[in-house]
Amino acid sequence: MGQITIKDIASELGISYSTVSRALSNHPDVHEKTRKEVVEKAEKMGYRPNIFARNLKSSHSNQIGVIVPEIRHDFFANAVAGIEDVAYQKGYTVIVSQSNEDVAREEINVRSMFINRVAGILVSVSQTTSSSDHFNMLLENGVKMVFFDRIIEEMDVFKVVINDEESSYNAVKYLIEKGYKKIVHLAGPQNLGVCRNRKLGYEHAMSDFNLGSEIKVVEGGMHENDGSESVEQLISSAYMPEAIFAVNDPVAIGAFKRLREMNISIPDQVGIVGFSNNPIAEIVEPKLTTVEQPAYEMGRKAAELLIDQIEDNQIDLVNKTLTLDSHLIVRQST
Amino acid sequence: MGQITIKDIASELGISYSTVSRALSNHPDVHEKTRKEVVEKAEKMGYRPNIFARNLKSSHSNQIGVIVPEIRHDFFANAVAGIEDVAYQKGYTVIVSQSNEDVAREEINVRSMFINRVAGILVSVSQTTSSSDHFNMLLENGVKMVFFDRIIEEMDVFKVVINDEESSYNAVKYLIEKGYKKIVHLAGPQNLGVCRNRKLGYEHAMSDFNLGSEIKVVEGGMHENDGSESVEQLISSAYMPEAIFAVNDPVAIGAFKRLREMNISIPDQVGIVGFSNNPIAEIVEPKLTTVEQPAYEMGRKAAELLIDQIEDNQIDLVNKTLTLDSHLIVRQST
DNA sequence: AATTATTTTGGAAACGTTTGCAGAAACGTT
DNA sequence: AACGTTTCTGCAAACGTTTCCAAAATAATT
Repeated sequence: MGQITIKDIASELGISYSTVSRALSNHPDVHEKTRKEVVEKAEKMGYRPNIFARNLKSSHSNQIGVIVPEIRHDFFANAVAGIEDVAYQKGYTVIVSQSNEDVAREEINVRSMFINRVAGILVSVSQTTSSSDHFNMLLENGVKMVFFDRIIEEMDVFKVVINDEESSYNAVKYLIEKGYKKIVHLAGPQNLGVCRNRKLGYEHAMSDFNLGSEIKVVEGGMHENDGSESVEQLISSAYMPEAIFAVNDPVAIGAFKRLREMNISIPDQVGIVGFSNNPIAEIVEPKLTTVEQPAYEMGRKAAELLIDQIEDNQIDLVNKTLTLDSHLIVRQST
Repeated sequence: MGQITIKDIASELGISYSTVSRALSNHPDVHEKTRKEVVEKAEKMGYRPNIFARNLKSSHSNQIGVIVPEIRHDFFANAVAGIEDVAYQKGYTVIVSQSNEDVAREEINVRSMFINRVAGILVSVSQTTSSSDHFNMLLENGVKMVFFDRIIEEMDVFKVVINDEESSYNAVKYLIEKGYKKIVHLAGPQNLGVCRNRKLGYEHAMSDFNLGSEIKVVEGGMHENDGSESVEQLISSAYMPEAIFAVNDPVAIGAFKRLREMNISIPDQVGIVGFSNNPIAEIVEPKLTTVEQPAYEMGRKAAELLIDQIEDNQIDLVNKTLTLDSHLIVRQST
């Protein structure tokens, strides 16, 4: 016989299986003595509840889905770690999938989570996501949702973010106070909110410190080669910055490497600031000054918000948005 | 009314729900005409099968579990990508969890997958795994299993590996042919098979080329700081190697950085070879010579083997072990 | 001791599928 | 027209829980 069911325990003890069920789920109206007997017997018989039957009855699973652009990015890897820790501790299982920065893939993932009837999902959207139809479909079907870091601003769901604009502002302010004036910003795709905000922070800082005329933005992607290409482009247009503020660390590193290939010394000739504090920031020489993002903590908070929703706990959070602190880590590249 | 069931479709069409069920699962004995009608109506009504009921009936899920030490390691991230691609294409969902190189966590993960009744699991064991009890428990309960890369040799399950010994041998042979003689090996924990094998490859190559007397091994962990420390230790014992062959890329990079801090030039004074071809291998300057591991492909193959087992397909594979090719990528660090 | 209130238990239905078995319908064959 | 085949459909049971409702046992009150 394959598996031990609640009925086996019941007949073994000569009681009804409904009592066994109640005993095992700590229902209040079952005698303490019988409860003990049941629990003991269940233990002894190696009983393991059938999660499918339970799910079928309750019509939802205890799984939460996570959709991130690419798990190998250090930021997301850490966020997922935070999510998993909270989820496990609260009795949920996590299923992770990657969009690879591709909306089509993101839609497939959403769909797959839907048919697997996750209780809720945590999402950081892909670069190419413009429509939010697939997410709305989930919401309409009662699937709870929390966005973190890469959010869709228009959607009325809970969000966990850092203050990208403020962090950028502070990073640029630091550069200015250090004496840099010709500061260029290597921006990311402007359809991503985080990129827009980081650019805004840059622009505001420049304006506020009377460097509005020096504002210069090169828009590109978010990968290393994008950083290299942007620098390439700058130099070939005969523009030599004093400092570079990049939308993220990979782009900063791309710029970094291209400059080095040209024998431009960092930080003496050009200073560089990145964003995210990827491990690589400490590997390059000189080490990269960058903005630290509390990835693990964001994951934790997002998971907590999601589970609170799933369990119908009271959540009070103005604007449904939780903004975490982030700060600049000064190293040798500036 | 929450969700559309097979019965709704049936009553809508005035037929019995068993016919609907058969029509939707392409059972042969249902009239083509009715099948079409059912499928069409299901589509129109937005029917979505209840996976819990299905699982309950069939008593297994369509999920496969993956347990890796740390998903942020590039090797594992790529392997997981390969797994997901195959799984998705065959109609399975993947749930990933990390052991963080900790057996206790690994056991928890195994247990969690078990209670979630995955159809099978794919594992790369943690560094600290010595007992295989938790895996045996799964096997006894009919959960299929495939190991990849970090395997438990004694266990009689399918495995996907590269030939670590041969790859090491070739890497060391390359160093020797390049003229290096005093080649030291920074080895990993010897309870991991892959580490033992890489060390064996090193030793055999040294012996075969009459450098047996030059064999020198420093055993340490598999992280960057382990590489730094091993170099530290070597230098302070007044042993200056001509080349270093590291158990993996992080260790190689750790060594690399420590050497650079001491102003020892690479590759002129000391050559370095790593293992895995992590992206960082291309980021450091000079770029790192390393052994490429076909991570994505290993993931794919492992997933295929697992699904073949789950679906009871015939598998002929001598010794239950699939060994993939890997080769040396020569860059500037040697 | 009889009645009521309270605690504890059992019976049965329900969740949405799949599938063996039997019966109905359609089709040939004589 | 009656029969046997073959093709198709419906009924009912089963998967293992949870939970409502009623019944039984116990305790409290008169």
